[in-house]
Amino acid sequence: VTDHHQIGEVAQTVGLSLRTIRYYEEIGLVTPSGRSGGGFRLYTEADIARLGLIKDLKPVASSLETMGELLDCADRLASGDGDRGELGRRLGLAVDQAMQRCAQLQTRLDAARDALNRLAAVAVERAR
Amino acid sequence: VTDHHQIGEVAQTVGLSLRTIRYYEEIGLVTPSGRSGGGFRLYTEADIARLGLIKDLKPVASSLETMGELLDCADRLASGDGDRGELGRRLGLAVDQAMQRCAQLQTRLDAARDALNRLAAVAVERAR
DNA sequence: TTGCTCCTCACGTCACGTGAGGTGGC
DNA sequence: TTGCTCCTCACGTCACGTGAGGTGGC
Repeated sequence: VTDHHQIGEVAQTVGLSLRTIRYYEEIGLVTPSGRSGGGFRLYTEADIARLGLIKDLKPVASSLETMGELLDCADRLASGDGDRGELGRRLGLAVDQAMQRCAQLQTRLDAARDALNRLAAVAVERAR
Repeated sequence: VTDHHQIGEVAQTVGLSLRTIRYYEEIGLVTPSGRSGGGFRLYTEADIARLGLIKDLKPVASSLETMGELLDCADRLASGDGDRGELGRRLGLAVDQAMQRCAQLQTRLDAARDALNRLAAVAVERAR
C-alpha cells in the first residue's frame, strides 16, 4: 500500500489543478503529509479525502477562509481538541449557512435553465 | 410612464451592485439607453430586462465574454441583423454549452448537499 | 543521457469591492 | 442650504492561470 501520492496523481483523481492544490496549501487549507527527498509533495489518502471535501463544498462556500474555519471545526471535533458542545454548535451553524447557500444556488440554477429554454426557443423560432 | 430609471433603483430591482452594473457597461455588456443632464445613467425597461437576463445566466456562463457573444447572437436575431440560420445555429450552440454547465453545476450542488449532510451528522453525533 | 514530473518565484487575469474626491436635482 | 444619489478615477482583493528557469527519480 503506497499511501503517498504525488500531486499530479492527486490532481487527476480529485479533479483540481496543480496550481489550485498548491494554492490551498499556501493559504493553509491542505498541507501534504510529507515531502520526498527532492521536495516533491506526498499526499496520503486522508489528504486526498480532504481535498475532495473542499472541492465538493466549494460551490456553496462564501470564501476559502470560511471554508477553512468549517474544516477547522470538523478537525477539532474529530481529534477531540476543544469543547465538543461549542465545536458542534459552530460546525452546525456553518453547515446551516452553507445549506442556505445551496438553496440560493439551486434557485439561481433553475432561473438559468428557464432563461436558457427561452433563448433556445428564440433560436429555433427565428431559424424557421 | 417613467421609462428611465436611475442606477440605484435598477440595482435594487435586479439584485446587482452598482459597481457590477457599471462594470458590465465598461466591458460592453449593457449600456444604459440614456444619461441625464448631470451625467446620471438612465435605464429603460429593456435595459433592466437585459441586466436581469445576465444575472440569471451568470451562474452557468463560463465568462462574461462568452456571455456577451451569446447576447450578441440573440440581439442580432431579434433585430434581423445577419444570417438567421447562422445566428440561430450559433445561439443554439451557446445555449447547449450553457445547458451542459447547468448539468455540471447541478451535480456539484448535489455533491455539496451530501457533504454537508455528512458534516451535520458529525456535528450532532459528537455533541452527544 | 533522455523524458517526464515535480519545484519555486512571480507576474497576469477576471470580476468585481472599496474608498477618495467631486457634482446633480428635488 | 441640506441630504441623498449619482459621477469618475484608481487601487485592492480573491482564486487562481501561466510561463520562466531549475531539479529529481525511474
